[in-house]
Amino acid sequence: MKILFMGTPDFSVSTLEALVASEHQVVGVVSQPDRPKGRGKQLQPTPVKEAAMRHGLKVYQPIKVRDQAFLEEMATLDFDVAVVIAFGQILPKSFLDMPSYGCVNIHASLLPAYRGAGPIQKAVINGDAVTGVTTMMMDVGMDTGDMLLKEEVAIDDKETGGSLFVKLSNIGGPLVLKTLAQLEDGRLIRTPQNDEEATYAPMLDKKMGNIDWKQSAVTIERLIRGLNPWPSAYSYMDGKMLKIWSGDVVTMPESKAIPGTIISVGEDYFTVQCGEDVIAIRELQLQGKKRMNACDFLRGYKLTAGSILSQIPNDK
RNA sequence: CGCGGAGUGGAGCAGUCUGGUAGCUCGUCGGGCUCAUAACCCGAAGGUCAUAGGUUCAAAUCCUGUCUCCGCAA
Repeated sequence: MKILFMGTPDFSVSTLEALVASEHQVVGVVSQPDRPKGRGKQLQPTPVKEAAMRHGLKVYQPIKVRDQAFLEEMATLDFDVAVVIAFGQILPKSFLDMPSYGCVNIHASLLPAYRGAGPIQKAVINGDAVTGVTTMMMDVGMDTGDMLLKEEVAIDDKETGGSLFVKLSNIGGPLVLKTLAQLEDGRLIRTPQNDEEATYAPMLDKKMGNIDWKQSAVTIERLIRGLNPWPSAYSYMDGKMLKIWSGDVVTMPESKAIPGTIISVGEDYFTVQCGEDVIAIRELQLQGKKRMNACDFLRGYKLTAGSILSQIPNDK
């Protein structure tokens, strides 16, 4: 089939690679416009654009898909199906109706759970045992179209947003190839989503990572894992942002200090009081510094039990 | 030129404001103690203080350029 690929971040790349390597023909790639990124506000191409250019594919970067000029350009392009994965823009009906086989979306959750832009991390944060990838026929709603194929993935005890991201992105390619094959045969079964059961995973926001120490240690530890490596969980120590990269829950129901208080300092960890139980910090990063083990951190910074980690920077 | 932090033995830091013998907690190596130890005691090695220039009797420290790393912002 002739495929128009639409995607933007890293997550989309391995699927694009899988399509390029398949018997299908990728006739074009649509990605978000280059945006200023990083220090110095350099204009950076999207990961999908970079990958597309490596393969010599034609790249389109409309500011808005619904702009008439772009829609007209797409109308002249000959493609049978659009494969959309983490593209980042809502597609209007006039576009969805263009390809004869429609637009297939790959979503990183078991729909109808976690519709929206942040399904991977949300599954970790909620402590789910299983998540997965779903392919679906797109309609005008956000992740509301009929489901096609699903593949489940187990979430490990120490799963991070990053590790789950890798697992799911590797599934996307094979699953969409299977979906396309069945779509072409006409033997694909469309299953409508049950809107009653739908849950939502909003786009990740850095503020989500501001640890509320009044939460239970279990909840906080999941948050730390889910937001690792991006956008990361953090707190404040002596007015400086302190990112927490990993920690372990330590069951101490009798410990009832003020949440955020450093309870004890060991050789390669220190524990912080949570609303319920405590958490042993294992890996962290102070503002302006590199990510390091608690072990290294404690050699240079003399922590004392009783200091407090806070949700706001100027509160010591 | 978006804002800010940082580069000091193998690791993490102090010292820089107020120039004047390179320091701390670890690690490594050697020795000792011990039934024994990742514990304790004694000792040693290991640093052109990111880099290039400037000021000075004297620069890790003050001034200027460059490179690299990191946080914010986007």
